[in-house]
Amino acid sequence: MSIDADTLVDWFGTAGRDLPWRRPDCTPWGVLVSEIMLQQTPVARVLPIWAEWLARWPRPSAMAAASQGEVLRAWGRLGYPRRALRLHAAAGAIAEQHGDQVPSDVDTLLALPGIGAYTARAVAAFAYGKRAPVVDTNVRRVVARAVHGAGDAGPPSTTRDLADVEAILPDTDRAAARFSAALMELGALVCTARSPRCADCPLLDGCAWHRAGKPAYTGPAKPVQKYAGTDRHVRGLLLAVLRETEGPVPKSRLDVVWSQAGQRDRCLDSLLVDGLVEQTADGRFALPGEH
DNA sequence: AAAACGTGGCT
DNA sequence: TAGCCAAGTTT
Repeated sequence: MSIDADTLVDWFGTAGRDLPWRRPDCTPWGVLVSEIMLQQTPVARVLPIWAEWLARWPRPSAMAAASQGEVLRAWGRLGYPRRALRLHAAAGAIAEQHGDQVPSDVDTLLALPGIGAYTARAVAAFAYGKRAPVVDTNVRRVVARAVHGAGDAGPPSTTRDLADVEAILPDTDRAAARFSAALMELGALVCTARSPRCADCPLLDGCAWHRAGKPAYTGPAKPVQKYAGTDRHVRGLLLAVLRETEGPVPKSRLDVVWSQAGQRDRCLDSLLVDGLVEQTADGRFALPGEH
């Protein structure tokens, strides 16, 4: 059982969102920036930051010329700030090793920091119109339902997931790229995780899950991510202080964000190790490259 | 392979 | 309200 590509792509043409990184005039660099920002982050929160970034840093070399701290500050509250650091590093590599042009080859993209199996293929497909299996959480869910008749995707397995999607990808570059964008969009708008809108689904007739009576997902439960009180929480609080402050701050400014000294110090240390924070010669703390 | 890694909106 | 969820990558 497969997916009717024409039906899906037709639906995408009418129901797909007009996102700026999908417009014909968007550069490969714009696509790459969007893909990094969209990792684990909703479109609505990415939209304004993406626009700021592309206006401020229209090419990789422009971003590479900024300091890490500037980039982290511009990242704001998008979350997972190591993405910003890695994108900055990728921009430097692209500027210096690839003539300021985002690579179009999957393996070359994979060699860049912060670019994994999904992002490399997303850039190849969406920025360069290449045929490559683009597998994100939306695609995994749609394929699990429409093709396999399961309520949801099981635990990810890059090799198997790529093969699954490769098998249903249209033959030509152009058609495959369009198909991938449409598949993702269907997962984002219709075949959603919580309450799928099957009544609006263009694939309903051929959907294995629908045909099977929409059985509930039976696989292993996804591990719940705690946040309150975790190191991630504390690191976020620490970084927020540095983001909102002009220059270096004394440790006392950081100490007030969390009462447990042990956890607080451990988190500050991990931020230093990760390169998200730097210590000045006089012992104060700052975003990297900003003193 | 499992766990760490931010943040905020929605149900 | 507490938990679920959002275009993943790295170690």
